[in-house]
This record gives sequence, C-alpha cells and structure tokens, in this order.
Amino acid sequence: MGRQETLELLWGLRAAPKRGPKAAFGVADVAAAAVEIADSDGVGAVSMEQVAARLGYTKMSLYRYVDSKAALLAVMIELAIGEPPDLSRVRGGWRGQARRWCELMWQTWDRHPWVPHATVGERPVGPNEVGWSVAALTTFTDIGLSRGDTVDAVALLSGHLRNTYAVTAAGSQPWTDQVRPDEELRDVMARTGVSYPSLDQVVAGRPLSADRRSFGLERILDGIELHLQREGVGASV
Amino acid sequence: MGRQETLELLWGLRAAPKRGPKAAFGVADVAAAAVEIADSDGVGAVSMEQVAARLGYTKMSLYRYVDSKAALLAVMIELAIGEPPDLSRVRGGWRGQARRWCELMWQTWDRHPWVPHATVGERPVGPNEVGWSVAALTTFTDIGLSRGDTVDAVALLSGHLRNTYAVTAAGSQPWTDQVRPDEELRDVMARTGVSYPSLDQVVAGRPLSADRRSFGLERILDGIELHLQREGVGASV
DNA sequence: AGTTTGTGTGTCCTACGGATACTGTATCCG
DNA sequence: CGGATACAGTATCCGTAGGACACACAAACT
Repeated sequence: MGRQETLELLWGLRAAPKRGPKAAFGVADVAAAAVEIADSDGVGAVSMEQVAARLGYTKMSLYRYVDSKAALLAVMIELAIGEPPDLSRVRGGWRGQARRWCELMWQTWDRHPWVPHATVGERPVGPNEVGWSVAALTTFTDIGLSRGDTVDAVALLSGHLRNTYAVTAAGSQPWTDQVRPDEELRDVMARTGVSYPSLDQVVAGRPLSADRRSFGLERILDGIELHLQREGVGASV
Repeated sequence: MGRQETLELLWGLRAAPKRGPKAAFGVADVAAAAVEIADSDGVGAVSMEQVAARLGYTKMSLYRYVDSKAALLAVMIELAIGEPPDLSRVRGGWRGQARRWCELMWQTWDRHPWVPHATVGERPVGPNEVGWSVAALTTFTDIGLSRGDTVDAVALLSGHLRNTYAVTAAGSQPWTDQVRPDEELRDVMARTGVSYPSLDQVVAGRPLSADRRSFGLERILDGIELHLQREGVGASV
C-alpha cells in the first residue's frame, strides 16, 4: 500500500510464499498485461478491471500481487523501460554517450509512448529506472563537474528529453481528428483580435522543419562543455 | 465539451445570454473556488462536488459554466498564472529577460504549486498562458536565432523550468511523513546488494547545496549564447 | 399575456479503486 | 495421516468520480 511495500516489490525483496496453493499467475503477468493495454489504448485505459480481464481473472485477484494502482504503474514502468544500456563503449566522449543515452531512451519511449508521462513526479523507482539514471550519471562523472553539478546535468538532460518527446512525437497524440489544435488557437485568436508581433513573426512563412529534436540537446551539451572550459578542467572528448 | 468550446470560453467568446434568469454566479467564481481548493489541498482534491460545495451550489450547476472537468482545469490555470509580465524594460539583454521571466514564473508557481503539473501536455490554452509564452518568445526574438530555433529556445527554457520546480520546491511535496524517499531507496538498494560507483561518488560526503536552480538555467543560456556566437550574429547584451 | 430561453436542482448511470469476507487448496507439523 | 496454517482467487459491497437527462422556476422578448 505504501511506498515501502512497492519499493520492496520492485526490487524483488518479497519473500516467496511457502505454503498455500500455487499461484496461477504473478506480478510479471500483471505488468505485461497492463503494459500491453497502455501501449495500445493509452495509460488511461489501464484499470484493474481491464488488466484482470485480459489475464482472465477477477479484478481483486490482482491486489494479491500489486498492492495498489500506484504499484501497478511502478511495475509497468520497470517492465517498459527495461534493462539500462551500457554506454562505456560508446565513442565520442561524454557528449557522444549523452547523445546515445537520449537515442536509446527515445527508442524505448517509441515503444511505450505513455512512459514519459507516467514518470513525472516523486514516486518509488525500481532497479531498471535507477540503472538508466546511473547510466546517465556515469556519463557525466569524472569530466570535471562538481558532485552537485553532475546531478543537475543529468536532471537537465533527462528532463529536457521528456519535455521534447511529448511535443515532437506528435504522431502518438490523439488529435488525429481533422483539426490541428494550433489552427484552432489561431482561429480563436484572430476572432478576438489579439495579435502579437513576435508570434506572427514566428508563425509566418514556411512551416517549420519537423526535426526539432537536436536544438535543445545540443544547446545543453554546449552549455555544459563551456562550463567545463571555464572551470578549467574538462576534456571535451 | 470539446476543445473548441473550451477555447471560446477561455478567450471570452461566449455570447452573454439575453433572456432567462440572472445567473447567481459565473465562470470566475467557479475558477476562483477551484483554485482555492487546489492551492490548499492539491489539484487532486478538486472535484465538481467539492467546488460546488464551496460555492454553495450543486455539482451539476457548474456544468452551466464549464463544459467539463478539463475546461474547469483550463480556467483554473488561466486564473492562477494571471496576466503575463512585460519584460521590455528589464535590463541585462535577452539573458536578463530570460532570467526575469523564470523568476516571475517561479513566483507564480509558488503561489499555485499545482500549476506546473497541470500544464503538461497538449490542451486548450487561454490568453494568459499565451501571453506568458509570447513574453518568452519576444525575449528570444531578433537576437540572431532562426524562427525554428526561437521556438525551440522557448520550449527548452520553459520546459526546464517546470522540470526543476517540482524537484527544487520540495517543500510543497507531500512526503512530510517522517521518512525521506531517497533514504528509503538507499535502504532498499543496500538490502539488495546493488551498488553503483558513480552513484556512491555523488551521494558520498556532505549533503548537496539546496540551491540547485541556477545550474541548468545558466547552462541553457550559455548554450544559446554560444550558438549565437557561432552563427556570427548574436549581440550578447 | 404567453412563449422563449435560460438557471439551478434532483435523479440516475457508469467506471473506478479498494476493503472485507469467503471458499478452496497446498504445505507443514504433530 | 490429519488437522492447523497460510495462501489463492472470488463475490459482494462501498465511496467517489464525471457526467447525461429531465425537471421546476425565473427573466426577457413578442
């Protein structure tokens, strides 16, 4: 029910029962079923009833394995993101590793588009998620950053990545229904007579390039590199 | 019910009724009551019933003014963030203006800590929110960025700000209950025998400084400035 | 006047997360 | 070997949610 129990579940610290009937299924099955639902119908479609129905059992049987909906979400995330990558052999220095980390995370999200949304905020994290964070952390270790700045660099990078995903991977957005939301907004703004020069300037002309992924990332990496140079320590490669 | 109606509500395009009884209250009252609830008990405590109870009316009467819960959320956000600032007289060039924009946004969020969480994802936006975006957009206009990069810079900045808020403003987090979550995690990891060098390295020693706001922001601004210099256009001040 | 249009209420429905009590089953201990 | 024990899956019930619908009443226009 609490964070404690969920954490123990995530980290495999639950003692296996010795007596009683054999379990017909387990946490892994629950998580798998839930992830399938989330992948196809969105995370909003994941309910205890739906998951149980997919497994062929009743809703309440799930509570034998996942103490709560929050715990279910947690094991879903663990299953979805999977084992963290090993970046130690990636070439291109810390910049190359950071880029690779983003690529891999992105690919994972492409398979499970609900994950970036589900991983906001404070919550119990499992070994896979910690592993991913550590992979990023290792990338920024021993390049000349202070301890605090290292943590901040990881937060900066991963946060940016999550922000960009929802916007850029617009294909997974549910507004396939004829009207684009920015068009609607433009129409309404025109009707109210509101106009902003800087906005018009941006909107005018040819539509913007679809590849809007690299700018933010490269700016962040540039900023970190510049910081290293100013601190007088960093070896860029 | 749809985005269209919500947009018209937000932008004041609803025609005022000519006949019928006088309305005992209005959208403004609904939004105000809802914001009060969210401020004190969190956005999760905002339900139609609760808002109606605070106003002294029944739940269903609210639907006369806000087509849905999503629309209620939208007007709440508009009320909470308020009128956008005018940064044109802020000194320090675009960097100073960007910093100021972040400060002001941060202050707003301190008054309404649920806002950063509520403003993720695609949704109908009102004039205040557009105004805030435009203020940031104007800051990055005519400093040497391409149209696309200008938009990306705003997204980078505002996204980073929202990411940092939830982490840094931990005072508003609901884990006042004796145990700190990172302690719990450390304990569980110790019990499983898992250990990561780069993680240990960061955790070891004195606790990190509480001021973790500036690093990411300054790295982003540095990255943008470096980009301007490389493009050969930017006037830094 | 009466019609039209709008306001706030009461009732009902569906879906959700979850508590509790129960029946049945596998294992351990005497 | 047989009862006690611990566990598995089910059935029932509850509170809270968002929201549809139909009503009784009130103000304005004709």
